[in-house]
Amino acid sequence: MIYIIIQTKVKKMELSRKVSNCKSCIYRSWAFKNLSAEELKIINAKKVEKFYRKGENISTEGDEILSFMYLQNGLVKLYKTEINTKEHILSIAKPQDFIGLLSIFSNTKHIYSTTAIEDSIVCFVDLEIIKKFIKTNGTFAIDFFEKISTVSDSVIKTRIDINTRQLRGRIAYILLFFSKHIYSSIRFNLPISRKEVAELIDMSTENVIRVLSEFRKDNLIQIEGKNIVILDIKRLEKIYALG
Amino acid sequence: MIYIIIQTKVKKMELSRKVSNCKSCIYRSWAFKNLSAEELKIINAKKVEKFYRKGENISTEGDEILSFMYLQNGLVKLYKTEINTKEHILSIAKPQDFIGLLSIFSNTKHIYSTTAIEDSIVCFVDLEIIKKFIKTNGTFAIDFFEKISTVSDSVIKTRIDINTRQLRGRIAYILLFFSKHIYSSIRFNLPISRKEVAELIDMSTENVIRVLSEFRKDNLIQIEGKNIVILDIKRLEKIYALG
DNA sequence: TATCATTAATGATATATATCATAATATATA
DNA sequence: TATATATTATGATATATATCATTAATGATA
Repeated sequence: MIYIIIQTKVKKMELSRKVSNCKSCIYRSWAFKNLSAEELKIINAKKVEKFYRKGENISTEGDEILSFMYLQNGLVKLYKTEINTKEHILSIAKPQDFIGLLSIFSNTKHIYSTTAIEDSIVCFVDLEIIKKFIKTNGTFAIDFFEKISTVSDSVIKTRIDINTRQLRGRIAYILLFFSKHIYSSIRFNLPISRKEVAELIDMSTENVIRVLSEFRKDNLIQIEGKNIVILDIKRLEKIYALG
Repeated sequence: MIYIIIQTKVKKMELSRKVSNCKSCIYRSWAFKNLSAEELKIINAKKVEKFYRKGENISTEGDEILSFMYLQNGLVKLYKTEINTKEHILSIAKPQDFIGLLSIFSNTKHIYSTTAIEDSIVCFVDLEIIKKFIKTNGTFAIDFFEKISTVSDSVIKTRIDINTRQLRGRIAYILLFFSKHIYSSIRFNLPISRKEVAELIDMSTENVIRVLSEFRKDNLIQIEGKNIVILDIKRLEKIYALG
């Protein structure tokens, strides 16, 4: 029992160590490409990298906003807890994505929470440093602004795409989303539970399961627990397009 | 017949002339407060102000993005035309609001359309000039970024607020929105049709009318065509809070 | 391994909401 | 002013979706 816990910690530290020199990562990354070697050094010195096991909370609504969070590896969900303890997932960040929404630049506290849905490595860059570079490095400012301004808008587009469709269209969306956008494969392991799928596309858990079964019976997909294979992507795309 | 058209044009020009010197407006406005007198002069020289009559289209999906649009006066809706010619309204801009979403900084073409829902005056500032000032004026850059980054995020928050509620909660939302946020009065003239309300809060036109009638019968509001008076704001807020 | 808790799976039922139909107003247009 | 068109209004009906109930399967924990 204790042995397992220790082993987990060791694994955590090993992973953390493995990525601790992130020069290559940040340097290549689109968001920081206009920083000088000197500026990158400052960010490197102050940045913190953390490993999160699947299911671990990264940030919580109400927390002070101190960092720009950047996903090195894994998958992270951004969600809001409703009054009735229900959760509403806004988006799923994939590697190389900035985690969160733009309002980290105008708010002082997080209004959404983030949790790892797969083992993840998150890079925390001091927000004040980024603001400082926005002020002092014009080329970085404009490029960073252009890159970062897509984040919130793509969440809006997705919300509309989902809410203008009904159940079958929404399930088609989520299958295509993981297949094309996240895993680039027609065969993948759904990283979230049916309940979380429901929270992501605004429907009841039972109906998520029901429509998935329907798609299976209809030979659109193959399901074995979390493992999903898309059998007829053309027809799935048609279902999505029709709503 | 012809007479009326000419009269309209005259009124348009008069209004346009009246506001042509916008030094006071832009100068006081929160978005441009960190620009120097010199920089403001450049913006003033290049900016274009246009008057739009209620119902007139301002920009359309697919149009090239050339300007940062800023609402001087009136009300403007931001919407998307769905495949089935249905329209989906994202937000309503009020005076002093930036019209549009942040992706104007990353996209080359508009993905949403804008139309005046009340007689409006829109100020078009060349986007390249703003980008130039972001590059060259650090204080402006950071402040502008902080201010502007709220726009898209507040649309997201509103979308969630609406979609997690059912019909009565949504109608309560829209009544409180116009009363508190737009007109600061419990008595106001609804600037949009019931159909547009439906497009804004994701429900059918018939049900918008039905729930409004229900609220009237329940002595929550008073309706005479577009004219609405909120009689019991406390109870309306409770309906909104409960969903 | 046994026990418990969570997740997945379906069927039956209830409910919310959309759609259809029709009429009365109001608004725009000739 | 008359006529057409769009908006508002309400009832009846259909439909989509959620909720409730139950069981099976899976995973976690002792």
